[in-house]
Amino acid sequence: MHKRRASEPPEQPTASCANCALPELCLRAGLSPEDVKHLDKLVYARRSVSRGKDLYRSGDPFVAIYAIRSGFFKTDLVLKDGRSQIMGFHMPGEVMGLDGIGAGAYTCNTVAIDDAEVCSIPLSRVEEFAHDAKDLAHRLHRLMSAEIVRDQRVMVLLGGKVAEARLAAFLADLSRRFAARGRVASDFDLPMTREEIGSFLGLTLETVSRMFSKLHAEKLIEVHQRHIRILDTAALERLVDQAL
Amino acid sequence: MHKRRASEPPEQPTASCANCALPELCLRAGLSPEDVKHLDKLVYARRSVSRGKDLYRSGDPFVAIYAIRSGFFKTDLVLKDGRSQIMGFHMPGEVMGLDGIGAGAYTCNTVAIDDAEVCSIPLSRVEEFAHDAKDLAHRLHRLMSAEIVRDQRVMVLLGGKVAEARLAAFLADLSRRFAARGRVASDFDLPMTREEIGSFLGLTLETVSRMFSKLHAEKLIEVHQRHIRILDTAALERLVDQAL
DNA sequence: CGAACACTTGATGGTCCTCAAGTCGAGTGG
DNA sequence: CCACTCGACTTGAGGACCATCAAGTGTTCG
Repeated sequence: MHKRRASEPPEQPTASCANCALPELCLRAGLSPEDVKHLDKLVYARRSVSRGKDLYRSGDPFVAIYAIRSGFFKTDLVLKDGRSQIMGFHMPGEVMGLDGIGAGAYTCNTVAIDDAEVCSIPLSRVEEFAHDAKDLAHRLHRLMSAEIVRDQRVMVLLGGKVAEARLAAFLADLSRRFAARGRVASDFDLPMTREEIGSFLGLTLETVSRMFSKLHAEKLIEVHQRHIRILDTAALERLVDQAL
Repeated sequence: MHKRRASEPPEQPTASCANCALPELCLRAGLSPEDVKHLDKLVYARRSVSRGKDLYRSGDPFVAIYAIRSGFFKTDLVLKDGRSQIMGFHMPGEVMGLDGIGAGAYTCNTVAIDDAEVCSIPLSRVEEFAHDAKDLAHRLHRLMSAEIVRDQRVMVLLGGKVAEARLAAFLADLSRRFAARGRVASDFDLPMTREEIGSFLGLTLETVSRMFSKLHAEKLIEVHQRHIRILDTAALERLVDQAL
């Protein structure tokens, strides 16, 4: 197993939403300092999940939604023939588990692909508090809506015709999400394997590898194993738009 | 243009959630008769949308969510090269527009593919009332969560390898949704064209047609233009599971 | 009855999957 | 420190599947 460089020693979590490092993401965004204090009362537990362990599995009873503080997750579904289909990758600041509200049980397996830490937020308490803090209710709605929109973007990506464009779209999406979290958008390490990317994009790992090489040959990106450097963002975007 | 047989003359809508023909769907499900009365106050307008007209377009400011009373809709996105990618099909009892909450604007075009009628429900009023009617708030959350799960199912479908399995999954999904609405699950008219199915499944209309013929040859279904009769549900499901 | 549209079916070629044989990099034990 | 191992990754050859192009049928409606 590839051991990623250990992330910086798990900084003692500040155990409060008020001075969280991810201000404009998560449930907290746009709340008044007052409401953020309320929010603090809702965050019951921080939980560490080490690489390869799962946060919850499909079918587990729904208990809470989770905000990622650090690390990466993948969500996947095991098909009846045993193969696993990856539904998405998730990074710090993103919220997972919203799919579990409807049926009262989670619908995906959620696995850390890097040592990770999450805040667990019991939804029942959120709904209770949302009674008083109207903004919190509204924020929750926006969050869920955003998840729907994100899934739809993935659908477009998967509908995309050629493999090269799918991978380009995948990289562009990752880059955008890194940027939104204040990280460099054009130079990063992929937290997932070629096989996982392939499962997500509906391609084989060989094709993913070939498309990385192709993008490299076309001087759109540099690739060294999992390290990616985007050389020509504009051309990448064009590729996405065009052949999508 | 194919003119579908006119649906039964638009029964005078009862203009009330209390005696709606779609009891267990929509926002109403699981609410007390008390709360249903509240809900009535929220439904501002019923609106007819005739075949080919759109309910809203991508980018329109978000004003309301819509519950379908009758007819079918498709949601699509126009890609930069002008082609349109279909995101989903929607039938009576389903709610559309939840994607618009996050950004304050709709993210898809929503077009009637059959003469249709919808209830328009301004979200701001729902949130207001949800204050008092806790069940309503919870119902809204479940609804949004269900939408996320539905989108995920579509993602799996699109990730499916072979064309035949994708079409089988599409038919099985339609069948299930018809059944959930009290309609026969194994004998129905498709409200959409081959081209629309193709756009949704990431296939060409020719391939869709060929796969219909193949399923027919294998005696899993009967096909006459848009009329579909499912002959062997079990085999269809097996096809979905297996080659997905 | 002719036009327009939806659909079907056939031939051909390109893309991507499969199978197979390597290379590379990190961790391990001698 | 080096050889070894194991997983991740790369690259090649061949073939299946689906897109494309093209022709023709069926149905609806003016």
